[in-house]
Amino acid sequence: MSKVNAARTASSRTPDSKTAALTIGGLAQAADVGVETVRYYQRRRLLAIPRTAGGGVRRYPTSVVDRIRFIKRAQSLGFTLNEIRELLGLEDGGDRAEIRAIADSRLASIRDKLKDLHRMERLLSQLVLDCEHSTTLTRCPIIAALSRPS
Amino acid sequence: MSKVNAARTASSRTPDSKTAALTIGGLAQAADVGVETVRYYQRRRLLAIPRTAGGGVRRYPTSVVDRIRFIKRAQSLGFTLNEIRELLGLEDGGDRAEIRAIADSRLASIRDKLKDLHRMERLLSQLVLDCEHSTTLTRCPIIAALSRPS
DNA sequence: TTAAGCTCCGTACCTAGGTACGGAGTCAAG
DNA sequence: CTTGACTCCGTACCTAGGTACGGAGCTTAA
Repeated sequence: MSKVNAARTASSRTPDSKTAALTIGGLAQAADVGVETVRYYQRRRLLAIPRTAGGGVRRYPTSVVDRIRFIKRAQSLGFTLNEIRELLGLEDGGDRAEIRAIADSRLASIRDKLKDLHRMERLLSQLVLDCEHSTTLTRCPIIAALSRPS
Repeated sequence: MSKVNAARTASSRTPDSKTAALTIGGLAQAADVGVETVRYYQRRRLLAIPRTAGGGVRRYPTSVVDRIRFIKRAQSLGFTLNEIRELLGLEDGGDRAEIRAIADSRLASIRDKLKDLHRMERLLSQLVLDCEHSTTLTRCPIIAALSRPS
């Protein structure tokens, strides 16, 4: 229930720390994802797994919150987690050409998918129109179209 | 190797039969899908599993080839296997309204996806342009955009 | 100090649409 | 009658992006 507590606890534990260290629960809450998602990103190597400092519980700097938000924004633009891992690797390297190459390739696949969907939309909307204006004496044009060879 | 033989064998076994019965291999080859795909469609209840006629090997009427082609054409219009199973159930029932409802809902989700992709395309292509025309003195605009809150 | 609530970690499960594998049975030709 | 190809069936595996579970250990407030 109290992930809030976990987060508060973590920062109150080192109130003087510049980068207040979060537990995984606090991190997840701050970044608005589930704990399991954080672990998943760790497995996918988008996030590092910090070493434990003596105790058995790992602590995360607040900068990781921004990193997760970066991931989420990139996802909303359609980047895959693999692409995002690459982007994160280049983030501060400043290799514009490579960053642009990833974005270009993403753009290309978005445009491919747009073409596909436009074609489907055109075909299917026509079939629905045909069906609406057809008599019940003939076969349903949608079924007929799907039954016709190629 | 010789799925061709399997198909030939199956039809030569009953050369006088109206609906030459195919083995699963012959069926798969005629419909241009893998044997495993046929079994998968059976598990998903898009295809019936015929009862064995005495022996241990099941035989399929050639009409199943058309049914698989129907499935493939519907898939190419973006229908899911669940939707296709519904369409197949309605295929000869002639319930136009229900068929149209499935096609309409499919059309709606295509249009939703088109909107998403258009938005992504617009944003991402602008970012790539910005990146191309930016100086190396500033941060890469693509990374900057992903790093900016919301 | 004890109970609640986390964390850690591995593993299984989910959707969608298949692909791959392996042992046992069957079938047709030589 | 044997050999080779195929079928049958269950099960595991794959991509993508997570979600869910469960036992054991840690942490913290009362």
